[in-house]
Amino acid sequence: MNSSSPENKEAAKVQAESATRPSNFIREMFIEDLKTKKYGDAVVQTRFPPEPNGYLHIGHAKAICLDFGLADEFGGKTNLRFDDTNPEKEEQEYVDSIQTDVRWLGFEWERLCYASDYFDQLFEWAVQLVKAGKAYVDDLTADEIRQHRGTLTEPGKNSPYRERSVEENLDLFERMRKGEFPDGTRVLRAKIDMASPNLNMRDPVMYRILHAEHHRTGDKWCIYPMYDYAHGQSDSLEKVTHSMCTLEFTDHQPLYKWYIEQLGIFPSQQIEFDRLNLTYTLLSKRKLLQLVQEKRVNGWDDPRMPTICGIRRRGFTAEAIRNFCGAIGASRTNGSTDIEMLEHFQREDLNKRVPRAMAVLRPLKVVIENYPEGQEEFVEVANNPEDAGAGVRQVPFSREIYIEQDDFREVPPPKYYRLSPGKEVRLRNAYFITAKNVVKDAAGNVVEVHCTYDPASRGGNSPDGRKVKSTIHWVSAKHAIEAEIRIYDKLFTKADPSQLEEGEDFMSGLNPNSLETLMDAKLEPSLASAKAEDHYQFERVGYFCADLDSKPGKLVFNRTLPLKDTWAKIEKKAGA
RNA sequence: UGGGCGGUAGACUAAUGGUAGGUCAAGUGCCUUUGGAGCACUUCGUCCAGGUUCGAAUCCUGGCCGCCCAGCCA
Repeated sequence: MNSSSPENKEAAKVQAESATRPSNFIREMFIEDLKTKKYGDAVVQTRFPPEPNGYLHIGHAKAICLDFGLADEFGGKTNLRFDDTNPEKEEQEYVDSIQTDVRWLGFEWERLCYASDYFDQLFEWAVQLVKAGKAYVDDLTADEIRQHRGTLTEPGKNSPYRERSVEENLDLFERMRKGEFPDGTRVLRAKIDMASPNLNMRDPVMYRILHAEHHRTGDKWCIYPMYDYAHGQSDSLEKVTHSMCTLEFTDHQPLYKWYIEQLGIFPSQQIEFDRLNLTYTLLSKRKLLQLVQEKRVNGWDDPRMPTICGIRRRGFTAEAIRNFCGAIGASRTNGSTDIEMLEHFQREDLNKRVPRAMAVLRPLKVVIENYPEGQEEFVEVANNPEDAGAGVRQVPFSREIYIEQDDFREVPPPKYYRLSPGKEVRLRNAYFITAKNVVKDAAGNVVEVHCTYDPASRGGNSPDGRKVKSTIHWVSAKHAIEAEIRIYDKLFTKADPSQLEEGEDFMSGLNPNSLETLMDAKLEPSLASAKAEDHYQFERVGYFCADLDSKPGKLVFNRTLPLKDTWAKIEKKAGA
């Protein structure tokens, strides 16, 4: 057999990947369960179970990669299931956005499910538990139930309604369903143990009365199951073998099991892993909603938001997010991942895929005195030096160009290699130029730099072998197109925005400079055809993405991330 | 304070009683027509105290520290 056959190459690649990919305790569990045939010959089945009460964020991406990724790895299937048991908070807008985001991340579900699909079955099972003496209708108010629940250190007390007859419970529960009682007047409770040290086992509420319109079942129901009563059974109905959720549900696992055991149904198992925390980022749906409602950001898809739609608009890619999620793994420790880790995977992805272009964000005019007036020419530029297949393009050059204000210093600091009076630099892919003198405005600001060029250095090399210390980017003034550039920075100034001083609001941690809009940018003409969501690297500056607002003739680019900036480090060190 | 779950370099994560390894960050050098990218190298770690063992990050005991739970939210 030919060892370099495509099949073998592929196999070797898979092997290499699995050898380098760190394992995690969940993957180990899958391997073990498959080996011991815990579920017989049944295939691995997982689910991603969002509540449609908000937009998905990068934390959900981790769960999605685990749910879909692991199932995929073991030849299994994943359902997308909306956990829609609370009609007061859930909306169709969210179910739509969630589907868009999951698909954008690159995953396709086996079945689209809703907990509300199971409302009839869930009700039937509740009746079954009532008949078995395992559930009862309680007339206590919410407040009284809380008081009876006890505390962390003291056991609870039984409700006076706990010992109602099966007949009375059945009658009352049926009348709850029919809508005979107002909201909050009665609940159905599981009869477990009011003295349990696990508060979730102190006769948890199964159903509450809610005369609310449900986004899918309309007004069919006025009683709705609680999360605990719905989730495990939904898993069970879908034959979910591995039900991953975050750590805060660990205490719910006994209850998850209790319902399944009482009902004698398919024994799905819950596995908890740590939620993602990212530095300088808030991943609380409630707080994200607040940012949107109080208009501290421009909607859920504001490029500063950690939502999937936000970071997509910012210019992040699904590939990078998946790589990031793979790299951070999953465990049971709560920590906080450096945002640099995410940024690293994003730069890595964009660097190899994305075309380069020249754009001057803060322009400074340069006049090349010895370049003939009225002359124009095109220079050839590689679209992506990392990818020879990306081809080349022609970029216009002329006597007057723009360079970045940062790329000229009248008095250069130590180790500054760019343009300054008397110094020679390379204009990328064009010519060597030497700064001769400057033109200043009344306030003394340099508004123009006059240079000479070396005609023999066309393309960027001098035949005499002369070296220059740096290469700067440029845009021909005559051919430049204009664009709005939105420079995004971290939304919060604090590494942990949820860590607050006494009486402090998380809003106080907002970065006042998280968005800077530049209206004066000069771009090379090839960028005129950029369409929304097109990615570029503006050479020496950063990765940019045409915004959803961008239109031909009125271009808008978002800065996804700046390039790593060694000079900024040198400067910072010198200043410090 | 009752219960649950955890503690491996600055961050994340492996090592499943047998060489503490990887990624990010940080630093140094090389290279460079992006001060980008790449390459090489370096710094830095098993919460503490006992115990079991030829051998402990791993098992046991006791501490310490962190997170979660008292919604008719999920």
